[in-house]
Amino acid sequence: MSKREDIMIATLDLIDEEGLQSVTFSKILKKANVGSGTIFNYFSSKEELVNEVYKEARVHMGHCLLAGYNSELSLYERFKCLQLNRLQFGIAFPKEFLFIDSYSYSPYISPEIRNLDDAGSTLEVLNVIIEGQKHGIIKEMDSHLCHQLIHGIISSILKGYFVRKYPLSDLQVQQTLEASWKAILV
Amino acid sequence: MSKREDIMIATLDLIDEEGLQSVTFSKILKKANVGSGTIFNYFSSKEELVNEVYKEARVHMGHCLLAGYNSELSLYERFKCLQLNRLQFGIAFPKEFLFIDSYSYSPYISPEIRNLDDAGSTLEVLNVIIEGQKHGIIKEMDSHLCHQLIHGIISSILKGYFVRKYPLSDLQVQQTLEASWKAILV
Amino acid sequence: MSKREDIMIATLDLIDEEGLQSVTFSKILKKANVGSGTIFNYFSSKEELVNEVYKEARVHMGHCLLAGYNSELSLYERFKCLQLNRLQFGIAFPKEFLFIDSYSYSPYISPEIRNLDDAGSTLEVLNVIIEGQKHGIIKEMDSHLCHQLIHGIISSILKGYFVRKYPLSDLQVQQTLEASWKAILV
Amino acid sequence: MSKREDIMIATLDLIDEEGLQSVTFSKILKKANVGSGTIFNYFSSKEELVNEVYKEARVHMGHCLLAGYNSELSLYERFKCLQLNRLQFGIAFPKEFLFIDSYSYSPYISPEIRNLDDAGSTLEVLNVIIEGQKHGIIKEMDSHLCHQLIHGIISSILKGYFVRKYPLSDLQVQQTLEASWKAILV
DNA sequence: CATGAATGAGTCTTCATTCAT
DNA sequence: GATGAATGAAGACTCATTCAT
Repeated sequence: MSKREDIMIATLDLIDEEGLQSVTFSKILKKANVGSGTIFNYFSSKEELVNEVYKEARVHMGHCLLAGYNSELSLYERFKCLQLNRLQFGIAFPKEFLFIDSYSYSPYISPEIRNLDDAGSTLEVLNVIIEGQKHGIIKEMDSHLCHQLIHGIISSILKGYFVRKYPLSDLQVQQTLEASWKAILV
Repeated sequence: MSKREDIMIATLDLIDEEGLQSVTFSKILKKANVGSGTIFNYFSSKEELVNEVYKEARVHMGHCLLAGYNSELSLYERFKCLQLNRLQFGIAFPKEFLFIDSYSYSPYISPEIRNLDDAGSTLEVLNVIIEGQKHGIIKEMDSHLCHQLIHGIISSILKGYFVRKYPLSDLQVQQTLEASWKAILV
Repeated sequence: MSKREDIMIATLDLIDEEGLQSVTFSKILKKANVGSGTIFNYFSSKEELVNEVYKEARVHMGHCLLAGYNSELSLYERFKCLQLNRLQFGIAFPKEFLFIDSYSYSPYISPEIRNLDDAGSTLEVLNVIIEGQKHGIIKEMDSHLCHQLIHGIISSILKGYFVRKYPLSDLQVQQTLEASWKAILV
Repeated sequence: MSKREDIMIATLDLIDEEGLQSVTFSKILKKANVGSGTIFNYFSSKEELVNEVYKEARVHMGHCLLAGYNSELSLYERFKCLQLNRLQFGIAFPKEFLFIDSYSYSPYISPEIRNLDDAGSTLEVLNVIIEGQKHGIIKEMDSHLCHQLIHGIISSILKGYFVRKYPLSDLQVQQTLEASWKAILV
């Protein structure tokens, strides 16, 4: 594993453990087991390092969201696939998910990075919404608002799960997906 | 206006503009137009200051959430009232809302303050959920998961609005309330 | 009791309890029960306050050292009187004694204050020494060195007593006085 | 010379010049000619730095006190050796001596460091006293009081010398040793 | 005289960053 | 590339001192 990766993994771990605000270089160096100068061979500043970690997490999530996605499927199947993928990404990669969720809307992440390419998954969700509205299945509303709605449901369910408010087995997963679907039907 | 208030307002503004992590005393002092020693006549430490700002925001929100709430109303009316109040609080006081939403679980906020009395609004939401489930209107699921769900929808919609993804006038507000209601129906 | 006295007493107490280095105005104010501005009606600065306390202690000790002193008595009687008075002053006023002892040779006390008039007691001790040397009773040596010798004996005995290394009743007092006398005999 | 040593030397010098209480980092940094962060690569805090300087001084003194000591010598010779060593240490290393003498009981010096092994010199002095008392040479008194007494004489004489009350050449040194010996004879 | 809110220079300390090896 | 000693700007916080009341 390269030093660069060591550093990024240590950074994400520390963000998860202690929060972005208390992550310092010396903690990263100790955890990644590299010298203090090494970091600057890969990242020109702390901000760049954090943004790289953020970008990588976003790209990772972007890929996961489209796993097994097939545009030939029915509207409902496609919707469920996208929503399930999001939920499963959160379950499988809680550190990435929480980092993205917590800092995407914080002043720490600059707007241009917030809006970066996520491998087309956002576009795909918007497509499904707009198509659903054309077919009179999904309620007419701002498509971004609608996207935010179904995203917010997944996100809130995951956060409750992470703090162990409740289990999240198949039953709950199905309930969540259905809830998010019904929420936006006409 | 008292110096104490000046300081608290400047602090909340800065948290909103730059995030809790990058709020420094020197920024607060400049914004509040007070000398560096003055803060310590009112707050024994930075942590106490931030917690005090947090407490005030929570108390403020607590009052707003139950505004006009009437337990004699129909289940749906009560649900809408609670959800609308939360949404409107977020729209009217975005700084308070985001601060509470982002930092309630940060290590900076002491647990005893985090668990502040919210004037019973959380309890009231749970009551509505349980009552709705008894009457066969709301789907059977862990009541905390359900609460998390409807709260998360509001929170997510507000965050999208704050970064100007879409407008949030009466129409969108009604759509959001309905979506959150439909999400949990049987 | 005047505010001025309140302040000086509080200061000496605090020096005794915590050491000069950790005495702050706010502690003095609290202990003396005066407002923070009041101190500056009496002392132009902290250094002046401490020096006043030091001077007062020195004057106080100066008076005590000559209590019951009678220049008509025999050399030995006069010597014993001066030494006993010093010992008893230390026992009766440990705070004053320790403050003087600790800070007289520290850089904190300026030389001119260190050498202030002590009501003639130093002079009297030197007189006894010189007279004793003339009569061939006391060994020939620098009179200041001799003075420092007998002072040092009292001082060291008292410091051991203060930290409860041993009791200091009549027997030990007599032993100490005799030891200091014999130390300088021819 | 290493930075660490530079810092420790500058610290001891400043303690001597201005007293422990007014030693600040900025003064140390200027005197040692190092950057402000450098200190913390070697000492985790100011207290640790001061304690380290204290420890080094104590170890240094411990070696000097027993220089040339030979337990086969006569009681008087052994006594004189110990006393002379202490006096000469004070003359040769006034900064170390005064620092130890003034601050051993200050709250700044941690107790475990205060009770450092002094290489057995204290024990050796007590041995001489007790042996002298057994042989009827030294007066019967609490051995700690006796130790305090002869130590205090040296300390007092040195302090007078440091403020230039008198010279301290061989003659005065011999007189001091004799006085301290006679002070405790039967 | 007495007060205490307000002040800001100065303290210790942290931490991202540089640079010689 | 990799290292870590050295750095100094910036941070939280203290405290003697001022001044309007």
